[in-house]
Amino acid sequence: MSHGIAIGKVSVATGVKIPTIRYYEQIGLLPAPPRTEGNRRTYDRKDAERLTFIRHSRELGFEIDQIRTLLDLQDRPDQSCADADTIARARLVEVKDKIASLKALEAELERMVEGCSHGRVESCQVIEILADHGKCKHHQHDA
Amino acid sequence: MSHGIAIGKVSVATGVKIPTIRYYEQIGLLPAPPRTEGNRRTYDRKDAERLTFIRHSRELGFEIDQIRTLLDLQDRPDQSCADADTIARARLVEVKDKIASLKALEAELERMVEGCSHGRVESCQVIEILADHGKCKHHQHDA
DNA sequence: GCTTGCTCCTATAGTGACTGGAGGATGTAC
DNA sequence: GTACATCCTCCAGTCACTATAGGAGCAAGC
Repeated sequence: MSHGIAIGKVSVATGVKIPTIRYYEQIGLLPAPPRTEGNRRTYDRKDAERLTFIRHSRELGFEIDQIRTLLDLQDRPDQSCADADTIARARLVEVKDKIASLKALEAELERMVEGCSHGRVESCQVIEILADHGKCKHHQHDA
Repeated sequence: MSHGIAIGKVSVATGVKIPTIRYYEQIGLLPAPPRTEGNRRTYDRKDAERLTFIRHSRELGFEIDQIRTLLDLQDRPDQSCADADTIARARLVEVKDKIASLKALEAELERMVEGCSHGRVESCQVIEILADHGKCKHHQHDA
């Protein structure tokens, strides 16, 4: 096999861990590559690119199923990119929501630690705010 | 049974789903309550308060093990609240980091959807940015 | 040729924090 | 008395991996 890339090399090149690469193959996100005589996976440059695409998508918080759709789109360049646009926009909304939610948490946590007088638990704002939901304005959070 | 609260009532009162309440009992976060003759769990006001504490802590993103520590502290009001303070501060740092990370994602997603010309996938910024990691400045993310 | 040590293989189980379903018992309202 | 809501236990599933066990392949040095 002159120029097949071993899984370890692909892993380093793409930043995707070896078990994760095998996992992606298992769930059909990455095609099963040919094997050497010794039964080892041999990848090519296209596989590495696909993995980079996947990793980057995961970093952006897209779910595996969404990535499946995005990869399908990438494979058919003549199609409309409306689906990709929809997925990205939906993710953007999610991210904005999450930021807003986390900012609320941040404010409440700040109130907690600022209120801590470093004394006994008895008079601790941290414990007290956690115990009494009425003392805060925070209402919902999802991760 | 005059004043035991049924699991369904506690669930509604605290906003914690019934299977989740049973799960918390199973992992030892909530003490196993007494049962009626018909083998049904009966809770009291203190249990409901404990569940509210847990729910609020989860909403703030604390992990179960941290909540265990926080509950232990609550049970011993004469102790120093330094541990609670440490946990809350650590969570605050996490939240701040996450906000920063999500803002980077937000920027990149915005660049993606703004660059989308609503044409073919061929020329779609969304797909292109995902494929080519060099086209973005984003580097790490954890959820 | 042989050993050392790295890389790779499969298969299975574990993670966190739940959630869902099956199949059955109990409690309540009409 | 019967319909229906609520509850019970146990077990499997979720997501996206991660870890472990137990072995085989391969490249380099002696």
